[in-house]
Amino acid sequence: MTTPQDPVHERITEAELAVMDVLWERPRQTAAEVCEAVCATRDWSLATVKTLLARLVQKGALAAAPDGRRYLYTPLIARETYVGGESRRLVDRLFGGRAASLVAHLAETEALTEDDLAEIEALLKELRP
Amino acid sequence: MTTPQDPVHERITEAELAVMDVLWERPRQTAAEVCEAVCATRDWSLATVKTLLARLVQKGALAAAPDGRRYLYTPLIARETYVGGESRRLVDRLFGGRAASLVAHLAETEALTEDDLAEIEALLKELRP
DNA sequence: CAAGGCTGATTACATCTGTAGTCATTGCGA
DNA sequence: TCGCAATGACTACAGATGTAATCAGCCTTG
Repeated sequence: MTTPQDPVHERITEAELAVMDVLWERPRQTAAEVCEAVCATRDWSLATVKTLLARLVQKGALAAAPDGRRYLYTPLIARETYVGGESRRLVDRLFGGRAASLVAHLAETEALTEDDLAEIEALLKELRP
Repeated sequence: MTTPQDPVHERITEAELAVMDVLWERPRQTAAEVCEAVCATRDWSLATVKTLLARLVQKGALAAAPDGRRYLYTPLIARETYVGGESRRLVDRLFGGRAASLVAHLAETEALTEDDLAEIEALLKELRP
């Protein structure tokens, strides 16, 4: 299997994300295991999961460690990193890079529940003593 | 031009978004005008812009109002609506639907500047007297 | 009136994505 | 030991996307 080891910069697609999520939850799983987990939600065949795994390895997002005659797949990027990147992309594309605008938007469109607001307030207290 | 008038549910792509942004900024522009504006940033040909405009009309995201023998293009969806939808998608996909988690993440990863924090705090004060 | 330019329509085409089938191999169980 | 099930590699293929060329018609300008 060709393993181009680049620093991930390739984008992870929606379908691929479902696979990543399974492996972030529990690393070092075989294709069959990943399939079992992911096919609970999305109705995919094992073949589909294998394709996605291969593409993710190709993209440098997963490592495939040989284990007998199969592979154990493990994320090469932390979920935090990915999530951070995607959040930043959204903020950049839609809010001119201003994160506060996003929060304002969420608040204004009622996307934030009372609990959310309380949680954020608590967070703020912690961040700015 | 076939104008399928559906309620937009088609996704707007990255390239298309650049076009939408120009028209949100100033509606009722011709293809040439949009091109002039958008080609400042992305190095596209007029042909490309026309394709994107056509696809957006097709998707029901733009209206094409005849003006002589050309069209004036105008957004059919508000920027707010689009932004709201995309934000929600992100929160759902990456934060299990919990908007507060997104804010927490932004805060923890230092994506929020001191100014951002102050702004959010002010917002909160306003929202919960 | 004729030539040229602008306009939308149509077509093109490579790449990416989603979804999967086939094939050769190989290790395991009977 | 022998057949089979599991596994990775390769192939497939339709639809979306990015990027653009070409074409036919019409409006303007000379």
